[in-house]
Amino acid sequence: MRRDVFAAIADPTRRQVLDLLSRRERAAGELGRAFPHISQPGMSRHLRVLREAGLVRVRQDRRHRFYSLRSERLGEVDAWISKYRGFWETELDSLEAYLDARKRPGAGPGA
Amino acid sequence: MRRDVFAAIADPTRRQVLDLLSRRERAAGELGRAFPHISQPGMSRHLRVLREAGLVRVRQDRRHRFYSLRSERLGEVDAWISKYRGFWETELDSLEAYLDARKRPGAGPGA
DNA sequence: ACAATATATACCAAGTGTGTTATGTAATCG
DNA sequence: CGATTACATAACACACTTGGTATATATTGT
Repeated sequence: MRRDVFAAIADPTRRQVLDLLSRRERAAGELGRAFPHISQPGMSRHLRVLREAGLVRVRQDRRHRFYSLRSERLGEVDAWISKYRGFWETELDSLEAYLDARKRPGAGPGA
Repeated sequence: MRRDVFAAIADPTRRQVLDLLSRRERAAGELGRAFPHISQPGMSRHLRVLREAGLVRVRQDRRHRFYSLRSERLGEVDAWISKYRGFWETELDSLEAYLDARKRPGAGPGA
C-alpha cells in the first residue's frame, strides 16, 4: 500500500518514533516500551503506517525486527516546506499583508 | 480551537491552498473557484482548519474575506524536519543501517 | 426594507484512523 | 515437539474527518 508521507507524519507518536530512529535503529518491542500508553498491537500498526509510507525499513535479526530510518521520502516534505522558508524568518508574509491592506484604503492599519 | 499544524497540512487540498496564498492573499470565493471539485462549504471548512491551526489570517474587505498566509507556525514543521535534513542528501541513514547490519554477523549484506 | 452577494455553519452520511482485546505466525529454546 | 518470545494481523468500537445539501449571517446595492 502506498501511503502519503504527510499523513504519516501527522501523528505525534509516529513523529516521536522517527525521532528515536534518527539516532539509531531499534527493535519493534523497544519502540513499544518507549510509549507505555500504547499497546503492542497499537505500536505495530504505527510502524506499519511508517513502513507503507516508505519512512522506515525493517531488518530481521533472530527473533527481533529492527526498524531504521529511511529518510529519502522526508525530502518531499522538506521540498514543500522549503518554498516557505524565509517567510517566517523575514516576516515577509506580514509585510506583504500590510502592503496588500494599504492598497485598499480604510481596510488595513491606517497610517 | 487549537489545531495541530502537521494535521492541517496533511490534506493535499489545504497544502495547495497555502501554495496559492504564498503568492498573494485571496478571497475565500477565489480559492473555492480554484478547486471546482469542492463545494463552497467544503472549501470554507478547509479554510477553517487552516485558521484554527494559525496558518492563515483573514481580513474583511467589503463583502469579501481575504485570506493570507501566516507562516510562523510552519516554522514548527521546518524545525522538526530540519533534524533530518542532510540524512537523505548524504545517505547517512543508509550508511548507518549498513554499519549496524555489519555489527551482527550474518544478518546484513555479507561482504 | 428587500434582494443579491459572499461566506460560514448545521446537519447528516460515508469513510478513515486509532485504540482495544484476541488470535495468528515465525523464530528460538529446552 | 512443545513452550516461549517477538511481532503482526483480525475483529471490533469509537471518535474524527470530509464531503454534500440546506440554511444562517453579514454586507452591500437599489
